[in-house]
Amino acid sequence: MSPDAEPPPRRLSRAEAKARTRERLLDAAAQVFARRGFGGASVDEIAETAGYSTGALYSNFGGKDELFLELLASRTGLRQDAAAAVVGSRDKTVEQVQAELNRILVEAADGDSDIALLQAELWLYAIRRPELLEQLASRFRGNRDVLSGLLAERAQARGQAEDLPFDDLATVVLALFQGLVQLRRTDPELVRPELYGTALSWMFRGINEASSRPDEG
Amino acid sequence: MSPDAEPPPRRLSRAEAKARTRERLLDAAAQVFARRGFGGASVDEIAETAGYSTGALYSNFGGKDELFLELLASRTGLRQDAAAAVVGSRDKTVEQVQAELNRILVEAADGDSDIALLQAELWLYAIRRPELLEQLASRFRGNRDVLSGLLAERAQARGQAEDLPFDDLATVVLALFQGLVQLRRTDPELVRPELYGTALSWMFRGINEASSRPDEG
DNA sequence: GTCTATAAGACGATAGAC
DNA sequence: GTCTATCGTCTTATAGAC
Repeated sequence: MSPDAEPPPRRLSRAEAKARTRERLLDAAAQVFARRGFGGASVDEIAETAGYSTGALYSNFGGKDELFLELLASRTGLRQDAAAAVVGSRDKTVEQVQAELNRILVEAADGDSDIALLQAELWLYAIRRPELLEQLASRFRGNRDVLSGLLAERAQARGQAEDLPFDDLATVVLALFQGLVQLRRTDPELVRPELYGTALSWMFRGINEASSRPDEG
Repeated sequence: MSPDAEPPPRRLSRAEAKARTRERLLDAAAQVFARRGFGGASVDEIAETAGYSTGALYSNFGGKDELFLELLASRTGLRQDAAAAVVGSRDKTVEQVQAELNRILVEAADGDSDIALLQAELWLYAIRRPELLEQLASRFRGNRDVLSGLLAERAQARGQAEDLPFDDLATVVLALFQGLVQLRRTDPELVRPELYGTALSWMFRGINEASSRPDEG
């Protein structure tokens, strides 16, 4: 072994340490923003929650706004892998897909991660800043497109009508999710755990009927 | 005319003047809270928007929280009269009802009153205060019950199945409204003006099919 | 890179004049 | 009842030690 052959460092490199700090600060920020709201959260509490001081926070982020911006960029997306696993899988029965969708909704509403609150905060934040609105809109359109594609694939694989308005369907699937999560977060009694899957099955049955027998009912 | 017979006062009585001030302050508060968010709004700006000073505001309300509480109490309800006019009227065709629902959704999303933002703020505010959560939940349940009753009446009047899960249907109708408003507020292109009525017609067709032919599809 | 200490300002709320 | 003036607190952001 030559003297200058270095073993892989056991301690984190400077870049790794900084990246870890950033990650911890972002996690803490998500927590505190969800708990207090954007206006009610203080950078002090965020830094303290992450285990750092405000100075460390300001050396990693431009400030409160930039911190929230990073969250907006990293936590408003559809988990494409998860969506594909749930909706895109061809060998899942309708009942299986329904059950998984219900589980996801209940987790989002009941889970203690308060993801629903953070999403609402991010939405309000972006809506009020014209320069961010298009970014959020683009992200939502992306979510819709991914889901729309998955629905089209699934319909094709199952030999169903291929000329359905998949974009509209995907939009409704996403909107209903958001609405039901907020209602269930307010009062679990309002939204039975099975309601999301049930409502979607009504809708898909209805649209299939509408496309095959447009003049009935 | 006896000397002490007073004509009806042309100027407002003290009670009336105070009530008018309260109303103006509440309207201004709704505006500013919607524009800035609860945390971002200052009582100074609210008072100034209403045309008063902060002293006047504090003589009419306990403070910022109490002001928001009054909004929560007065602006989270379903307009029952409007709901009855739209859904409850027996002589409206399905197409007419759809068109009116679409109009309401587009107004809520596109209107410059920013009612959607205020609703989101009120929801977040109540969710974070355990003592208010039950109040909001009760209000939502009331909305659902009213709508559920109207749907049941309408189904009966039209000779449709009377054993449908009207509570579930009403919940979905409300949730979908909320979700679509937020999506359309983000990007009007995501939600066509006709989508709400269309999606509901899919769903009602589907549930009628499901209740009359449970084992098909 | 992170910490401590602090500057500069905004905020909610109150007191007293009118 | 409303206004003006002000108090004390909490906030974001920065500067300099380590």
